[in-house]
Parts: sequence; structure tokens; C-alpha cells
Amino acid sequence: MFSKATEYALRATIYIAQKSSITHKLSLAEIAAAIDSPPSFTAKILQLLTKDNCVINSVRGPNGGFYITEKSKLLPLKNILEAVNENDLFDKCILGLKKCSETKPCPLHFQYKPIKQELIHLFQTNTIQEISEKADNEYLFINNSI
Amino acid sequence: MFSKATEYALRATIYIAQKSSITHKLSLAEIAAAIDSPPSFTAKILQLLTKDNCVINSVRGPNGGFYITEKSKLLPLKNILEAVNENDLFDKCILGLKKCSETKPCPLHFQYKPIKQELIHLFQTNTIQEISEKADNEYLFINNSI
DNA sequence: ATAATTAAAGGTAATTTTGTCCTTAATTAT
DNA sequence: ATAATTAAGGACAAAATTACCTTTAATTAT
Repeated sequence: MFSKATEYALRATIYIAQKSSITHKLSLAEIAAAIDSPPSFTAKILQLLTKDNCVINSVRGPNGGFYITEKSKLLPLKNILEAVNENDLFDKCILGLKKCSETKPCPLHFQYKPIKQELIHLFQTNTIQEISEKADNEYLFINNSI
Repeated sequence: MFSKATEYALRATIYIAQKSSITHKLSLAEIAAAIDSPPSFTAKILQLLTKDNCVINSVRGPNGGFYITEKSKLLPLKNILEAVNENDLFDKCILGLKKCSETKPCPLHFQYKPIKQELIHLFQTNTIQEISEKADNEYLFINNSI
């Protein structure tokens, strides 16, 4: 479904939302260990997340690391996908046809359409905060045997 | 969503179901041109489709090529995914967690679950025939400006 | 039988994705 | 100020996917 990069971006952001604050930043090493991802590759992805889209923040130096603001926690998951450039995923034709559209649909277009819309809805309505709160409770996550 | 290989497999099979019969087989060249795919790569994928799973058939030699039987047309699209080994796609955790399950769900598990089931339903209930008939009518396909 | 045609099969090459490493810049603590 | 720590950034490497090419096997038409 998603690329590894996107999976790591989602997992990392959820973990950061769970565990970090402006006064308690998380190091790359901790994050990568927690979400079971290769540290160096994860570094690249965290860079994307701190860029223009600014889902998360970072500071260098001792006691530096990554954190997320309360304001950013209110962003929908979609913003994470945008940050790693996988946001157009749900716009694409399921058969990969460039010209598939409402007026010239592919043979699966109208069957896939409602599913696509539910996917979009899922990522547009759920905030980082809402999802990260689930990870706190009886839900599986991270450092909890992936 | 799908890999290129799977997209080509779906498009090729739908096209073959549209155009071929036991008495009118389609060459690799025609199929690849029609579905806008690289011929050599498409050849590999068609081989997979003719293997054990046997979604389509082939014969070599003059007037040979690929075709699909009426019986095979009644198979669900899922069989195409199986043939190219992308059938487990819908079983996977959306966050890529190996241990995600009903009892230890990831934070997105229960939100993604109904969508996943609709995807499975889509590929299990629609037959190759049903979908290929759509491609005949006002639907976009193939040789029709991709 | 022979030649022509077509898919099968295998190896190779290009591209993309994933992953690593090393240097630089920023920040902090001393 | 200096040293230590941490992310940023760039170059590089490995792996996977996608794409190509050449030879072989099967089939058909002559």
C-alpha cells in the first residue's frame, strides 16, 4: 500500500506525538529503535517532515532532537503523506491509466471510487493527536514488539 | 497502490478478455501496444498469468498468442493478483507492522479494516468477464489513448 | 522436411527505492 | 572559548523493481 518511506514517516510521527514535548525531545536513535526502522534512512524522512510542511520540529545539539507542537498534533495524517510526497497516491487510477477520469473512466473506476474516498476521508479527518492517543492504550505499537 | 507489474497484469488480462478467443489469439506485441506497457516486461507478466494459476492460456508458433477461455473469464480479479504474487497486499498492516492483528492492532487498524474489506470484496466478487465487458462500452480503455 | 512465427526462458541493464556513511552546522554544557 | 552532542546535508551503496535482449522451444504453414 505505502512505500517504506511513508510507513516510517507515519510510524515516526505517531511515536513522536506520543512521547515528545518541547521540553522532551527525542533523538533519531530512539525514534528509529522504537519504530523499527533503519536510522540513517529514517533521518532522511524526518528531514522531510521538518521541512516546509513542518509536521514536526527539530533542534540540534545536546538535548536536541525531534518533537511536535500541540498545534501540529491537530494536523490530519494527510499532512504526513504530503511531507513525503505520497499524497497523490489516492488520486491515481487503480489500473495506472493516466487518462482515467469521471467522463472516461477505467473499467474499475466506479467500483474503486468509494473506496478511494474512504481512504482520503481516513487521512483527512484523523489528526495526528487522535491516532497517537490510540497508540497509548491497548493498541499495538512501537517498542512493543513490532 | 499496485506495482507496475500488477497494473500490467490487470490491464493485459482485461484486454485479452475483451478481444481474444480460442480462435483469435493475441500476440504479445498487440497486447503491449494496446495496454501501453513495455513488451519484454509484459512478456514476463503474461508468463506468470499462464503458469499454474492459469488465468490465461498461450500457444506458440504462427497464429499463436494469448487467449482466455470462457471458464477463466468467470474467475475473480483476485486470481490475477495471485498470479503476480500481490495477493497478500490486502492482508498487510497499513503501517507495515508485522504483528498488527485484531488483538494487538496498530493505531489505524480498526479504521482501515472496513476499507481493506471493501478492497478484498471488490477483487473477490468481480469477475474478469464482468470487468472486461465494461471496457467495451463507454468506459475508457486501452487503445483509446491511455 | 523446412522455414517462418510466436511464446518461453534466461541473462543483463537501467531505474527507483531503500539504506549507509561521512562531513558540516547548530546548539548546549562546561 | 572549548568540547561534546545532535540533526542537516551530501555522496555513495545495496537491493528491488522495471525494462531489455538474445537464444531456445514449440507450433504452424508451406
